[in-house]
Amino acid sequence: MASSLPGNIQIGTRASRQRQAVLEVLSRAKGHMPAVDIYQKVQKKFPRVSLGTIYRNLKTLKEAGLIEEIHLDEHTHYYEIKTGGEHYHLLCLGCGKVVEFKYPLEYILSNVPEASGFRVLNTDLRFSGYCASCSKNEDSR
Amino acid sequence: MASSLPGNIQIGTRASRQRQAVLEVLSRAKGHMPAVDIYQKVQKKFPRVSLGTIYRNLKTLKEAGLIEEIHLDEHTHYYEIKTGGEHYHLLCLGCGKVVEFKYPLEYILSNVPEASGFRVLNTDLRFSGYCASCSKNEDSR
DNA sequence: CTCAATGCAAACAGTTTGCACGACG
DNA sequence: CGTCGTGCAAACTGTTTGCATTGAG
Repeated sequence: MASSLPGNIQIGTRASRQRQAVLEVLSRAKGHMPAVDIYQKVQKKFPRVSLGTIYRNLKTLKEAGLIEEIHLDEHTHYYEIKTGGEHYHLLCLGCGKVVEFKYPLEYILSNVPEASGFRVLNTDLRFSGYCASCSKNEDSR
Repeated sequence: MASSLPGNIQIGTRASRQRQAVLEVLSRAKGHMPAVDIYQKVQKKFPRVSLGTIYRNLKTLKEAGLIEEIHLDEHTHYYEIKTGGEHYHLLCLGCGKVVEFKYPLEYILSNVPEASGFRVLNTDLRFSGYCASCSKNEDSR
């Protein structure tokens, strides 16, 4: 498929029901989801849908800039609806809970000399560790 | 950390040559490397070494806290020697160049209300975009 | 001598892709 | 109708694992 320029996406023109379903699942979830979860949700509506289709649509939607792909752990890709404001993730290694938070990183960027001249398009910040309750349990050993 | 640098590793009880080789390759590289690259380097010294061994050692070394696993792109795991000070990555989407930089993130952390009570062990910050020279080429479209 | 670590190959999970058919515009 | 998108299955990639063997301590 010839790569289309940003803005020249045909999401509006030929929107299959499956593609809409993927987008709907993601927007309902209002958080990150792995492809398999999306697959299972979409399957409820379209039992014959295939994982391949899910991946293809995720790719399309990602290229269209509608969704975002993040990697919280190293096995899986997670996807989420691209909201206006960027947010980052706080990941608990104990219970796997993921908390989202916002923070303006422009300041940091301007204080990183190595980044001068760099046109930054994407920012990824993640803290991982143990949440309050998991910390307690960890303490007891 | 109490562990010493390559040449005298103290992880479990046994330090195999292959394990030392992995560590040595990584410390020589003084940067991140994918497992396959490490594999190929180690292979020069131990032609019969297997990828499985590399992965097993990377896992062991990671658990021992000697090396770190980072994900710059979504396909591969990259590994690097854990230095004293944490650093982050500036990734050029054009030429693939990776620049490392340091920045104290404690301040940010203390300003993220969601993180209160959280015991943060690891921090990951990445900026991606186009470096100065790649930006120029991009401009011409 | 013992047991951790190895080599090898087969198994895995997540993701991608080729093909013929179906459906969107 | 012409394509784009789909379902299906098979291929691929990076990583893990079972098993018999080796070798460090």
